Amino acid sequence: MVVTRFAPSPTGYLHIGGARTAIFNWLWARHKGGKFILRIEDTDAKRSTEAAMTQVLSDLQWLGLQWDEGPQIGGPNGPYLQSQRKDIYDKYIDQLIELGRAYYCFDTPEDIQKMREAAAAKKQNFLYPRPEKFPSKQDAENAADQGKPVTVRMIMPDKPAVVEDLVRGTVTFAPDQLSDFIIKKSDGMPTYNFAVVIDDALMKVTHIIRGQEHLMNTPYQQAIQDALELPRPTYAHMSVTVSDSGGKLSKRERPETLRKAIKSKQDIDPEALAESAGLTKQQLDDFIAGKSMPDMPVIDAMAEKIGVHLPEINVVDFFRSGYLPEALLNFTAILGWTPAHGKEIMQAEQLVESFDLARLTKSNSLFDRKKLLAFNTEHMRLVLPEKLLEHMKKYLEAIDSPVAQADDELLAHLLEINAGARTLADIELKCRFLFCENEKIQYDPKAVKKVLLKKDAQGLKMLHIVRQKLADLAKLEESTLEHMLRGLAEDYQVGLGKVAQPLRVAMTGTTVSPPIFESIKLLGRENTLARIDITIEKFTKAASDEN
RNA sequence: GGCCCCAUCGUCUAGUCAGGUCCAGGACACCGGGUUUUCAACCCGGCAACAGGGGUUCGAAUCCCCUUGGGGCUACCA
Repeated sequence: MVVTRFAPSPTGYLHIGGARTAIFNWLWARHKGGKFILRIEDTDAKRSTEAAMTQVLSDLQWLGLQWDEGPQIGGPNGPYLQSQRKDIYDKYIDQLIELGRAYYCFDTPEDIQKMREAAAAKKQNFLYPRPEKFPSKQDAENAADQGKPVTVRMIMPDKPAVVEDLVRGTVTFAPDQLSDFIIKKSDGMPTYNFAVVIDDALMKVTHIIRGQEHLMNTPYQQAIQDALELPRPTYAHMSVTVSDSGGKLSKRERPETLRKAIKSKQDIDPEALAESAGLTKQQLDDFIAGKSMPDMPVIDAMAEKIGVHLPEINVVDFFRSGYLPEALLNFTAILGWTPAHGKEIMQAEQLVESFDLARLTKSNSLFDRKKLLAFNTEHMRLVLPEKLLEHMKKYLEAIDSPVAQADDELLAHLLEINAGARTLADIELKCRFLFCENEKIQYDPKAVKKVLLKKDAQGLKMLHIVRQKLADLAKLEESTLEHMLRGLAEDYQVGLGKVAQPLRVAMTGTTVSPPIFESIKLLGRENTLARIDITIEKFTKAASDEN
């Protein structure tokens, strides 16, 4: 049976690169009818947090990547948090020492640093000087008593290491490139390279699909497998997803974009900005100077305050920008993989069905958010209405939108009349006007000028006429509204736009809304008339000034 | 610096392993046009690539070498 795993370290949000790794592993397991395991690599106590782990789990679930074994659901090979598996690792480390394949070391980080620098000065690769005679267990205990750091190093065999990789082919590493490496840290925890090997073996993982950045780790991991006579899984090192700003996608991109935006905008009140994000002025200054890095919610708050769009990096970022998980799943899966049939738009079942590890791309790829948008537009159409409603409700709640007041029936209707929208955010934005108090409409100056005031305030005049007709209309139905407005346009020998746009601005403050007849009906006669009156009153004087 | 990986339109890619069917196909973006009550969607059309140089071969995007470019790794992080 095929067994794959995704093994994130819970040091932050799940970002799109990690998600891609998870997706490929999940796809392969599902394609083969195998098992997908989730394991949390939290051996770095300094950086791992429980909150981050919870976030990662919910991000995976949002994407629809359900695991068969792992946190929350357990399984026969647990525990699934590495921090809870220390005894297991210790057993194997002791075994390696007994076998003479690993040995104790007592160097301080400073000692190592010096050796490294010396090697660099001689332009040599750093190889840890393996001692002639290995320290005994007694030596290790004595050293510990004296307060020396005790670590354990794995011996690297003195022969070329060969990695057979599904994506890269056969890759060979010369022995003088491979140094004895630490498998047990002085805090007693295993290093990543050690823990993965043990866990993958114990959890019977058959296929390791991970980023190319792990290719160099493989010879080390294979050395442990060989020494312990563990089976070698099949490796597939995928290409890396890079950012359009160059280099691999990084969490730093968001704060950096924000920093640049703050610097480039003149009209920002630093005091107000700091306050809106709950920072002191000093903290804000430090951030701008690049000296400190606030938490993500703080970054988000500031971005919203000054109105800049930060590039989405984390899975939650995409959620909060109104993307569908189906679209993100599809698009991410297609980054570095193309199905044999060549069709790009696929839903989960089709992805699973056509996924093939042998068709992974070798070269790195750039995450193109524009193409994601196109995929999202497509999936907005593809997703079942009930599913879309579910996504919308979740989204509205997450961004704390006034549109969340709508009941299911209304919301479903709003979704329907906005077919063709690119994101949930687009729909939310377009429908906000329905949930706004009449007096609190924000008028976009450009819209007002263009639609109402220009050409001798024709728009405003039309509004008077429309108001009268609307008030006289017996019943607000789409058909009667359409008849009325089209008739009006005909009477005055103008296009429908000349009638509809002023109305739209009066109702929404902008030139954008759902289809106009629907919009009027939804807003209702009373509110529509009220907004027309407010608009007329507000801009009549402006119109006379203008002309 | 050392080691490793990669190289087709602006971007993601098909084609490369089994050389001819490829003056290179698709998608996104972009540009032009159409439809239209706004935005979006939709329809039609267009632009656009085998990084460079050597080989091998009757024939190379495909095989080999070099150059250049990009990326990754070089931790008591994962």
